[in-house]
Amino acid sequence: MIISPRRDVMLKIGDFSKLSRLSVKALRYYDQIGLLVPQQVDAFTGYRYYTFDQLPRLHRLLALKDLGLTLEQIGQLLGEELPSAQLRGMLRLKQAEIQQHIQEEQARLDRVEARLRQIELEESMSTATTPYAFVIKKLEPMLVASVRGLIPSYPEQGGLWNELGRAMQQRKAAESGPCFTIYHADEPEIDAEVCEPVAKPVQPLERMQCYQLLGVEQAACTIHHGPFSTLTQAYEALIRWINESGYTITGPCREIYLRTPLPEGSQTDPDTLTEIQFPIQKA
Amino acid sequence: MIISPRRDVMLKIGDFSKLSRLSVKALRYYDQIGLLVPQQVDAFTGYRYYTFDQLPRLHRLLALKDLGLTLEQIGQLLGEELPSAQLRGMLRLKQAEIQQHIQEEQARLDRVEARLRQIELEESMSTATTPYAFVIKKLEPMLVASVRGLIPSYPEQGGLWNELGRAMQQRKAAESGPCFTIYHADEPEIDAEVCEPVAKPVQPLERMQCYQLLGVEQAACTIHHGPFSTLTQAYEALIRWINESGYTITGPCREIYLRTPLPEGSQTDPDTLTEIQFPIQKA
DNA sequence: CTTGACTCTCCCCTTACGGGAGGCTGTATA
DNA sequence: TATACAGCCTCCCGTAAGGGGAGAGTCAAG
Repeated sequence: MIISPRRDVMLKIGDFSKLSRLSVKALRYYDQIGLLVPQQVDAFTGYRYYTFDQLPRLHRLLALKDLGLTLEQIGQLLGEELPSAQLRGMLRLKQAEIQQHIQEEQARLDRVEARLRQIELEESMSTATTPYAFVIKKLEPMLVASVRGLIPSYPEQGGLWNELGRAMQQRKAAESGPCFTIYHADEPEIDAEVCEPVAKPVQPLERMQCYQLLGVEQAACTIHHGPFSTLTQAYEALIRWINESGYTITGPCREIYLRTPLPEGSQTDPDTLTEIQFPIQKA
Repeated sequence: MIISPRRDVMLKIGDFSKLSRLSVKALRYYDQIGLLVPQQVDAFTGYRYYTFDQLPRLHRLLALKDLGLTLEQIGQLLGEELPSAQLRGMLRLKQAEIQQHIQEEQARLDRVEARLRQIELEESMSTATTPYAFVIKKLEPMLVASVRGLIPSYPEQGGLWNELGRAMQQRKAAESGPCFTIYHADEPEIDAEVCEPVAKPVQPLERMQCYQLLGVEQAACTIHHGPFSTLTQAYEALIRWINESGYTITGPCREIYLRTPLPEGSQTDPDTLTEIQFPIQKA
């Protein structure tokens, strides 16, 4: 003996909401996008009436939602009859998606933890080191005019710049962005290449050449604010950060002169802005 | 000798975009929300002009964004001077957030993979098993009137339902939702409790009692569509799913009678809808 | 002078709903 | 039976971080 037949019982949205553990708002939304339309809608009052029959569909819907599918995908799957092949395809896709997502989040977590360690280190040393910001970015290929040569020390690249400047002048070429130096090696002597981005190719002249500088997929960058004499701090911090974040340096470093010192006091002008870029890879 | 002083160079948004690897849209958006306002805006044309001076701030911004902070949080951090304590707090928060996020995604990945295995199993067996949908939901506490007793087999609960029905009638009490049975044990004899949700307390009568049934934090549920005689399929599938998904059953199972058979042919009515609920926990 | 590349503002779009206003409807109680 | 109150309706706005595009104005070079 069954107490109540419970056949063709019309449930109002609130009852159906309690039964399904979904909010009334969500049910109305699913109605609106056609994902779960009430079995009957009163034409005068607009009241939605659901039946128990609709629970299996809603259950399938919830199960798919729980797997992370979007409502649109769920709609496609629920529309078809037994789309097991399609479902499998979507789940595989989702699987790959989630795996990649987890990887990304793990990498982000590593970065956060590295940053936390760095903060604690700074505080324990209580040195008021300038707070550097480290960014990984992609470097696009670009056309440059450059002069490469060996120099005895970092500050002594004036000769190379003079050479490049004269050659550019002679060719009537104009720079199209901030100039920079590439350090190809630093022992036994410093192998430096001073560069100017240019918009159009320039005819080579003596040691000056013009070519398409290759891009870099990932470069660790930081900006140093202060005179050249304090630039080594930035190098040290950036290299430490690269190591602690689990990367390795894979190419020559670039030093971008965003804002260069006034001619007088070129070593000590405090408003100098220099960006350092190291090509890197996940170790 | 420095070729170009590059002092007070005004960059248009496109140049600044190339320099920073951010889209023009993003830069305009950051201007709008006050996160990175161009140094100068032409009052007539509305053109935004940036300077190299703004690169460090943008760099810090990008570094923080890379750690997963929202633009609002970044705005707070960039606004303050050296907010290392605040930054540490936010990062710790973010750390916990990411960890939880990874856990959730991992759990979701497990579910997706379990589902994929299940699909392959079904296909290899090529049995057209009804595709059950499994859902984890919370069961709220509710007031019920019930009769509990030992029965020799599952179908033979009619006596308990009769007893409950008579008692409810005598107390003039009305059900307030679908009735269900709780199976407390199945050996040596089946210990079953037949229940009716009620809106208001009912005076006990003989074996009928009324009490607040405790809620369940997590229950694995599925809906069976078909006569009672095929219900064991649903049980098997649900229990297998629970095991494969890495859960354990932690309490007595409930069988909800969403749509009950017509009195005639109560064992074979194909439109019967029954939900099975097992309290579970992560194993 | 013209052309083409930039830039501007304004508006709508994205996900999966949540909050609330303002107005009916259904039912339980006095 | 009157009324209070819970429940329901539609409509509108908001989310985070921009993307896409329309229509119009601007800049620099040939």
